[in-house]
Amino acid sequence: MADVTTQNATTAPARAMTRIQQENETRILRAALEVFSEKGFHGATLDRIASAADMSKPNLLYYFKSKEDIHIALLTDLLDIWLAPLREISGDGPPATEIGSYIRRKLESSREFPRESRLFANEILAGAPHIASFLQTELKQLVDEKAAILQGWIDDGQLAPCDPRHLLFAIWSTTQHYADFSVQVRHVLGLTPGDVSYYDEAARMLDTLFLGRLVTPGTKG
Amino acid sequence: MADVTTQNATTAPARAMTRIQQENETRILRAALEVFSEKGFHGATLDRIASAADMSKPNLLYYFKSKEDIHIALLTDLLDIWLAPLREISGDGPPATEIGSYIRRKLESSREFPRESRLFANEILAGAPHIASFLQTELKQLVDEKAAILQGWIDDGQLAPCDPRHLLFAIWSTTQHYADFSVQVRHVLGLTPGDVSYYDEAARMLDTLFLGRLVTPGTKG
DNA sequence: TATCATTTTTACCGTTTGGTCAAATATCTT
DNA sequence: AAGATATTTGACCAAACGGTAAAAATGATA
Repeated sequence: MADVTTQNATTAPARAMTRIQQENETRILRAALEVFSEKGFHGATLDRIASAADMSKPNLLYYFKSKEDIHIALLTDLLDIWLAPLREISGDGPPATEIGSYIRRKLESSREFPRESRLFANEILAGAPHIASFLQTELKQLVDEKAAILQGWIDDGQLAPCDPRHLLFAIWSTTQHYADFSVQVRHVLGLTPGDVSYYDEAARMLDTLFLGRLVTPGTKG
Repeated sequence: MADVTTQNATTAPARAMTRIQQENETRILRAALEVFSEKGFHGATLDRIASAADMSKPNLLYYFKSKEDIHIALLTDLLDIWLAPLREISGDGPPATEIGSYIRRKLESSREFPRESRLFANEILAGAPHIASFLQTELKQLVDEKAAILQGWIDDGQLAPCDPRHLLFAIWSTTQHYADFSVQVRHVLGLTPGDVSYYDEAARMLDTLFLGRLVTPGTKG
C-alpha cells in the first residue's frame, strides 16, 4: 500500500510547473476532494472527478498517473490542515485559554474544511491504509508533546486528573463531528441541507463542556 | 434510493424460514457487516462478502436479491442498536446519574458493536442515503423527547444552560469516536491492532468531562 | 424410496472501471 | 513563422463488478 510519506521521495529533475499545469492540478484536486469526501475512495470514479474538473479522463491522468495518486496528494495536503490547530497549543497561557482556543480553532477548521475532515474520516474508517505511519510517528509524537503540557497542568492542579491524550480525543471527536456527521446534525435539528448555522450553538456547548461545569454540583442524590 | 423504512412493505405470504435459510442469512449478514464496515458500501464486493461467508456468490444472491438489499438489512438491524441507549434515558434520576449511565451505555455499545458503529458512520459520511428519513423522523422525535428532559434539568438549575441536543451530539461523538476512529486511537496510544484496553481510560475521561469539572476554577488569568 | 421443494453450483452476461496509446491540437520559445 | 514542447482527445482494453439462467445436488416429506 502506497504511503503518504513516500511521496516526493524521488530525486527527479522536476522542471518548474507551467501555468496550465498548476491551474489544472488545482482544478483536479478541488474536484477530487469534492468527490472523494462525498463518495469515499471506492465510491469515487475517475469519470466523476474528471467531469467535476471539467476535463477528460485521459487528460486528468496526464497530470496524476493514477486514482490513488490523486487521493494521496489530497491526504498529504490534508495532514497540514489537520495538524495546524494542534501545533499551536503552548504551555504559555492558562489551561482554560489554551484549551478554549484550541477547541475554537478545531471547530473553525470543521466549518472551513468539512470536505477535508470527511476525507480524513473516510481514511481512518477504512483502516488508515495510507496514513498509518503518519499516525504512528508524526501525530503520536506531537500528541505526546502536547500531552506533556496538559500533564503539567494536571500536576499543578489546574486540570482534573485524566489521560491528556484522551482529552485530545474528546476535543477531536466533538469538533470533527460537526463536519463528519453534519448530515445527521442537520436532520436532527431540522435544518436545510446547506445550513451551517449550528456552529454558534456548537461553540457554546463545547465551551460549557470543556471549560465550564455541565452538571451543577450538590444536586446529586 | 431505496430506504430502510420501505422494507417489508410487501404483503407477501412469507413462508416460515427453514433452518438452512436462517443459518445462511445470519452467516451472510455477519460476513457482510465485517466487509461493509471495513470497506464501505462501494469498497465491499459481493465476492468478498460471499467468500467471508464461505459461500458462492450466486448462492449469496439466492438469499439476498442484491448488494443493496444486504446493506439495507444491516442498517435496519443497526438502528435498534443505535437507539437503544438513548431510549433508556428518563427524567427519574438526577441528571448526573442519567447522563452518566447514558454515556456508559453508549461507550459500551461502541466496545461491543464497533462494526455496527463504523457501518453507521460510513452511511452518514456518504450523506445518509438510506436512513435520511429515519434521521428526520424517528431519531429527531426521540431526540426532541429526550432533549425536553434535559431542558427540564436546565430550567431547574441542575444542568448548565445549553442546547440539550448539542449535549447529545457531544455524547454521541465522544463515545462513537472510540469505535469509528479506533485505528487512530490505537496508533496514537501505541497499542497493537486488536487492543481495546483504552476503554477504561476513555470511561474515566468522559466521566470527568461530562460529570466533573475539567478545568479547575480560580486559576484563570 | 419416490417425490417435491429447497439449496448450491457452473457457466455466463452486460456494464463499469481504472488505465493506455497514438494521434491531434494548442502553447511557448526563438 | 517554425520548431519544439506541452496539452488534449477519441478510441480502446483488460479486469472487476453486480447479477442471471439453468442445471445439478441436497434436503425434507410421505
